Amino acid sequence: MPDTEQPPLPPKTYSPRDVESKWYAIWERSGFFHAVVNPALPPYTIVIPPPNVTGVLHMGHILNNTLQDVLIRYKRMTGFEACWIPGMDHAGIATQHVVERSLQSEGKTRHDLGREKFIGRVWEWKQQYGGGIVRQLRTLGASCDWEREKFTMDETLSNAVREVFVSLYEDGLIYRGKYIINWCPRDHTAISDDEVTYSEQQGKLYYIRYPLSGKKGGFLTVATTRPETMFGDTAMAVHPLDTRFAQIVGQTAVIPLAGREIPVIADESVDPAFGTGIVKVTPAHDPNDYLIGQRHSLEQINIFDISARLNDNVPGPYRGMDRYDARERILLDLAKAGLLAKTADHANRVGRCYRCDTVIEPYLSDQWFVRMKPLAGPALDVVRDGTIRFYPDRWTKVYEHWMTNIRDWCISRQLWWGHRIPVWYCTVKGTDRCGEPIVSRTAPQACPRCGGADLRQDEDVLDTWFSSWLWPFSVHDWPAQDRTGKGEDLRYFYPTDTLVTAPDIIFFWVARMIMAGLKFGPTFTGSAEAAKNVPFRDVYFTSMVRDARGRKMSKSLGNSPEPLELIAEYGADAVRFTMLALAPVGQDIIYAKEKNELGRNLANKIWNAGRFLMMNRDQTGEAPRTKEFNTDHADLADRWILSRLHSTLRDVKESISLFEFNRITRQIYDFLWHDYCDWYVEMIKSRLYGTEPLAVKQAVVTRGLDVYDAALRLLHPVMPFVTEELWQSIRPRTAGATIMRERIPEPDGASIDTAVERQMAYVQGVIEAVRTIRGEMSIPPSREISLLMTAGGAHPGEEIRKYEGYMMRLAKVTSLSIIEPGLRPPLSATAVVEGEELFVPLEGVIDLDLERTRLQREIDRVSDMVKGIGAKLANPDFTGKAPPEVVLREREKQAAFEASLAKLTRSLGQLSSEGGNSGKGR
RNA sequence: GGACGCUUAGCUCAGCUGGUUCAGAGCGCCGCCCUUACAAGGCGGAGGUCGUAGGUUCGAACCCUACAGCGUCCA
Repeated sequence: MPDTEQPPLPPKTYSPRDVESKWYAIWERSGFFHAVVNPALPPYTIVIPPPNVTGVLHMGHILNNTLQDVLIRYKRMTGFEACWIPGMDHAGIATQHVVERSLQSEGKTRHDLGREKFIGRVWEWKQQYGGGIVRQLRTLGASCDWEREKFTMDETLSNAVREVFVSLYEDGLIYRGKYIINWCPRDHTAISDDEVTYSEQQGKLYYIRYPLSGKKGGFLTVATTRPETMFGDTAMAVHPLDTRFAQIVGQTAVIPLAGREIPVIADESVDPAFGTGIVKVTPAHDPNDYLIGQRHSLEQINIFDISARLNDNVPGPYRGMDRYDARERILLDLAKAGLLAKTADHANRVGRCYRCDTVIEPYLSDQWFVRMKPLAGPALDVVRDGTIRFYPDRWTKVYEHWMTNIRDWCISRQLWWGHRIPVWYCTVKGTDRCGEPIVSRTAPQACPRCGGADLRQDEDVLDTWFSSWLWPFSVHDWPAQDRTGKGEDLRYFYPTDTLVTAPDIIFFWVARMIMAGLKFGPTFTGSAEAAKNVPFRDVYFTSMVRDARGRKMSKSLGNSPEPLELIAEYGADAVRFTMLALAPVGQDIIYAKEKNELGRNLANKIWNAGRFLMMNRDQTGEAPRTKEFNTDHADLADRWILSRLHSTLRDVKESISLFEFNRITRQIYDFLWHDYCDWYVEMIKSRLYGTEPLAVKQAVVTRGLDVYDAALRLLHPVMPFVTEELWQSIRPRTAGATIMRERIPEPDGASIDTAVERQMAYVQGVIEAVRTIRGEMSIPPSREISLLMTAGGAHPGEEIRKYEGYMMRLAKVTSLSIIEPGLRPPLSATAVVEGEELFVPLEGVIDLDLERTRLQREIDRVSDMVKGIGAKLANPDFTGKAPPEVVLREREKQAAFEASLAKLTRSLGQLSSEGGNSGKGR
């Protein structure tokens, strides 16, 4: 036995910090994350949901990116060319905000700088501070192909945006018009319907009297939540069938405080039950009123400026007031004039800007829109027919509902940071000349109609999502020929396979990517087939991460742990494992930082299992390796652990394919901790520490390492760092080898042996029964006990003799004898396992009363089972209608329970006749 | 108001197609142990009439209906 020059053992406690930074640097430097067009392997591609360039890593990112990395790493290790394309989003509003704030501290606004200089500042900011998040993803261990990192404002992606805009315009799918849109008075820009978040709010309903023209003392009372818009009223409306108001239709009323006359009209959209049944109509400031206005050709009077202050279309005293100040003032003035009839509490829904939380103002303005109906149809089909599958499936319904009620997409934003709309207007001295806009992929030199060179580009930029929806193919430089120069990347890596994203952007992003893929895919796939053009095949919608009290994690609540601190404290592996373990399919995650101990403890556990193997490897050396799993001198435990390994490989494979991430962790955890560490390692100690020949010990060590090595590979996608560290340590590896480029073994059905597992279950049952006796009798491990047991049909004496070493070692008994059935050593504790009786003589060791109580409890339990099954079997309906094999099984169970019960009862009787509380030795 | 989801041990969750000792795991709790990989550990134990009320079925944590509570989305 080589006993000299043993290398120092690793420390008892695993510390992730150095290990993690070391390996990530090596992986990245070695190009292990990079994927190339590889005709020998099928591709597996994921595009990252591009985080905002302003973003910092939060718990949602941890979840989302851990899931993606698990998929990518698993596929990379199971025969795919796995490519995970990272990148960032330019986040128009958010980024502009950040830079404007920093200007503010210099006392400047963006207008002081001018457009060009401002954009320069944004780029400077991006170079300096932007994208912290991609550095943080490295800390998490994300195996992104950084060579392919993209930014939505990159030149190539901007080209894609222009190409798509122009091409949609040419197809008549983009138009410009004056419509009511959602206006953010703070950001001074339109936002799309989906960017408004609604919340219930306790407000007031104001009843206001509008004097009827020409009739002294006559009033019409309307109920409104927004009195400040009254100066924009151009009608009052009632329901056409509302008999209460039939006579007033066609009359005229006067807007209080303004004196302007407006007609009373009838429109079906009025709810007679709301308020008084009469409503005011403000076409320029309410989406419904806008539609009423369209139907009745009403004038649209805009009374707000871009900050939602009242403009010159209102009476003098109110001009320049903020909308809420104006409301107070108007109410006051109305009350003074006796025109405020009453005020009632009223809950209403308020829309807010999802970026800055300012209350949205419905606002009439010129904007660009995408016609969605023609794009939505095909995109709906591919989800309905299963070309694209959603996990969990219920999101399909949400998607269908939205897609069938889709509205046009407002894509223009009154910002400077973003892709400027590729539209020019031919002007003379700043006023329109030719009328028709010039829509062009490149900046035009002259007007194609009149030749005029005085062209002005549209001031607006495009919605950030207008670049995000192209992401799955714009990352490959489309419409150019990608980094290969031949379009090979696009053909090989597109469509992507899986999209992992949060469900709150199903409309913003997921739906629109599907539309864009179907619309523009044919230009590079060369196929009209939907399956070839969809941007992805499976969409996994992640859970939402909540705090321990079930609240959404948010910056303002301050209830979100800082991910980098978590990683520093527990290690990225632990954070990843824990996050995965907590991620049930589509359910919310209740997150508390202490839960990371689950992952940390597992890392430490396998670390120590590794130490154990290395110690023994250094003692005995390994046997020559001829196959993946050594089978020399294999016994029950060996066949069992191989069976369990392959079951686990099979289960994990299935769980991955179904995106059941929390099952993956449970399966691997149970295998490693319970099967491998608790049982297998303890069992092989008998041989390693015994008198077996060296060859046997070497085979045992080698097999132990073989199984462990495979388990490390299986765990690697979840815990990449500690598995790499251990994999490199347990055996010599060639230079440049990495676990992340190794293969996870295919599950081998032939190795899964149910007979072996049953036999092992019996051995475990015996061991556990003895341990229970010891535990419940409080017999310390130092106290020697012996075991006597019967042997019979299912488990004959020779079988027990074969495994008695395991039983003795793991149950800590010093002698094991097989006895004749019916014999019973006096003063013993008893248990029955699979029909065999176990006796642990307790004379001088234990409290017999305690054993009687214990036995009685067991008898009660078993006799409850007997009664339960007895009732079942006595029921002719059951025996008549249940499948015969079920009935048979119940009968067998019954017989077994009855036998156990008889043995236990007899033991109890004998124990009682053996007298009082003799043996208690304390 | 509509749609969807959830409700199982003190806490966080498994429990797939109704029947195998189906009522489980981790944490927490209690007891015994620093046994030569691991106290971030080992062994054992206590703890739940599976939200409520009905129904289907020989049989329900599982299927159906209603209700309650919580949550998300939509109007």
